[in-house]
Amino acid sequence: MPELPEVETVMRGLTPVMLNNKVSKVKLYRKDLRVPFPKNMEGRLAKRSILSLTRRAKYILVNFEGGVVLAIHLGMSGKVTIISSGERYDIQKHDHLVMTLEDGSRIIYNDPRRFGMIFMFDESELETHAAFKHLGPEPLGNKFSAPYLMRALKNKKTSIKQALLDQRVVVGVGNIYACEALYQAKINPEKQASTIKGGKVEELVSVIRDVLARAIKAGGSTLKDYRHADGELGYFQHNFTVYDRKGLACKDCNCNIEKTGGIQRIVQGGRSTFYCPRQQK
DNA sequence: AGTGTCGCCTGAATGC
DNA sequence: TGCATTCAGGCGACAC
Repeated sequence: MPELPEVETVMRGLTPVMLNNKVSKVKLYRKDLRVPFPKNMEGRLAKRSILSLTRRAKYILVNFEGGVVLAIHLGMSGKVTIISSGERYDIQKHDHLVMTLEDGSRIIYNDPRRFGMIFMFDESELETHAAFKHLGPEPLGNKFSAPYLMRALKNKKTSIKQALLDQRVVVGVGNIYACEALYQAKINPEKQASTIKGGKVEELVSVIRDVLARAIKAGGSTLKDYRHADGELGYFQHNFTVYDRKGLACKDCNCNIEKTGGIQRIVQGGRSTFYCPRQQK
């Protein structure tokens, strides 16, 4: 399930292949994902150099000449595979789009659950487009600071866990990294968001940055291995401290898990939350 | 306006 | 064994 670090890793993996290249062909295997594919993608992208790849929240942005931007969201199960020029590739189940570049390399978008999105917009709409206008600050950027987060949480009646998943508060933090950050900051996920104050907010900002930056680093270090293996980008081994570890011991406890039950799983807003009640009060 | 719930979708895991 | 059910979750739509 791609969150910000995985999306960043896929974007970085695509960059050397796409940069300064051009699209020569786009083949679709269905008409839509969550939203319809852009009309006449091939015609609109062809003959335009790819100037850069960037990321906003969990969207990969491919920036073409002339302000044309292609946005790719991986949803829950989206995967991107790079096939080098001349390399054999047999189309797989759930491959929905194949983009061929002028140098003959191909980019495959595969997404079993089809929660992903691919759409186009003009660079002038980066702030105003429906997909972006409600987005909060980038967690690794300067706008995401303790004073900012304090203000954002001030009147929030909801839990801190659900507040962190709210893209208006901060983007890119999904279920896994919200759990991990709250564990690292020793904050109980059920605490009402507005009650987190002062030093705790500073700590939260710092651990969110730290958790994401470390995951990006882990992703970057695996990139070339994935390229060598099969061209698939962006999924790498994580070592989570609480996520999906119900009943196991947490790293900072030496409690008897027979008695304490170890890491707990609760449901908040229909999502699983994993936490240690002894570390996170 | 802020908050909570639902539906989208498929495959893996679980239940009977 | 095989069929049915449950669960996972990012995000938009919708209700209150």
